[in-house]
Amino acid sequence: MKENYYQKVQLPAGQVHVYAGPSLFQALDYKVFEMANNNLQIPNQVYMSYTPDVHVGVGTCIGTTAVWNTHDGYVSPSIVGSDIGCGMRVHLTNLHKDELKEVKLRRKLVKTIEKYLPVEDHARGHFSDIRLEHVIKKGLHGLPKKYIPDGYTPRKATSLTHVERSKFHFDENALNLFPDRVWHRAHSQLGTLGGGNHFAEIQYIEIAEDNREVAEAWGLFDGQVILMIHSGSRSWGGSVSQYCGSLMAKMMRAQGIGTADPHLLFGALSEPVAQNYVDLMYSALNYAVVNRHLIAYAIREAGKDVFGSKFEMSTLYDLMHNYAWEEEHEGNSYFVHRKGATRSLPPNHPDNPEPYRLTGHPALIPGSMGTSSYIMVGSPEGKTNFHSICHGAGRIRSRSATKRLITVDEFASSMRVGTEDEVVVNQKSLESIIDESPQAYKDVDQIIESVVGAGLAQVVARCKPMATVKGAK
DNA sequence: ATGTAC
Repeated sequence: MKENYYQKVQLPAGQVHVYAGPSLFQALDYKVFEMANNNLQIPNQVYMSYTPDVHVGVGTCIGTTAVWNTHDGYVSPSIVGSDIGCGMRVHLTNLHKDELKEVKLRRKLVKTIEKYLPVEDHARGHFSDIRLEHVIKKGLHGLPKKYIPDGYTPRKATSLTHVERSKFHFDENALNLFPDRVWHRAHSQLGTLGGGNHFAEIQYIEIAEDNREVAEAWGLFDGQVILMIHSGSRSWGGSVSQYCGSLMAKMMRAQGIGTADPHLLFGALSEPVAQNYVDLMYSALNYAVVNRHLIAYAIREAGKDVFGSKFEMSTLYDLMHNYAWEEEHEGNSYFVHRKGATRSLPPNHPDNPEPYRLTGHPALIPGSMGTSSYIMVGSPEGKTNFHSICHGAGRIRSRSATKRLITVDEFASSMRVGTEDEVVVNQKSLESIIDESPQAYKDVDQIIESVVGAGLAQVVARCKPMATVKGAK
């Protein structure tokens, strides 16, 4: 059974481990293997794999897990990608889907969310009282107390404990690299959603019977309304990539190293330039988790406006799919890159945050617009892939090809526009976000089937979209 | 993904 969902592909520069069912594997573009062959030329690499949502990116495919030993490791800003710390967050509400049955009410909710959450291009966030320097250095711990509505007491501190990591330590001298305008822009963007595939979505839950016990331990119930957020480190992460990328390209030229792809940047962790990148990448991870936290904060305010003070929203989990960091696996220290890949730890794994030690933590996997998203949990067998699973559906069409090939009517019918099940979208014109239509993506159900079939993780709940908030240019 | 220049 298992071998149908896993292929070891031998390339001139090394092996790439591909987790995908037969039809997804067959459909892969040969370019993903060209890209793997370039990535495998980075020295000392010990493991590289693709999840079934893999597709071509800049320098590296989205859907890559790439691993080095820490002691002779390399870091690649191209593998991490430019949206450093991009990831997912889910909040549970105390609403049942029947309370949002009326399309009119979903429209009102979306309108109210837009009051608190800026979605226009270049819009400023509503958090100018927050010191950027504090959150850059201390992550969630750098926020004023009023933005941690769950409080700091151990039992209730879900905003700080139900996250992959609430704070990243790094050498703060690295921050001197940036001019004032980088700081100003990042400050004004705190608590904004961004564009592209980023979204905030109101969904409802269907629990998977096989994992009902886990679902209930996490506080899920059938028909529960939840909030799913997908966003990243905005321009701060972009600046880190750009500044550090150009320094690393310069170092590579000086050292005479590289591959066939000039976009593929990397350096030995022992180099000061690489260490500087790691420090600043961590600053962007701090920014990203705070940004998602503030987006949730804004939406909680909107929820209280629409449903009254009885409205409650607790943090299920926040985790990332674009980053690199140190991890221990079976007593050895590794430097693990995940680019469009999600960590999914099994029950009893010591790296689970305390509230999820016994069950494994929730792994949050978004679908494309109008389709299901998933809440997963890792399986012990996932260790063969360093506990990485997919990060979403994965693109099959470029933005330009989607605009050319897909009509607004096709998009609208995928969103069930005009029916009582309509997924209400904030953007008046679907045309402005057609490059995000489900027709641009692989079928997420098939991706999840591959991940489950390969034994990497299990489904805890399927999440059906009810209303989506998107940014657009 | 993002900001910016064309």
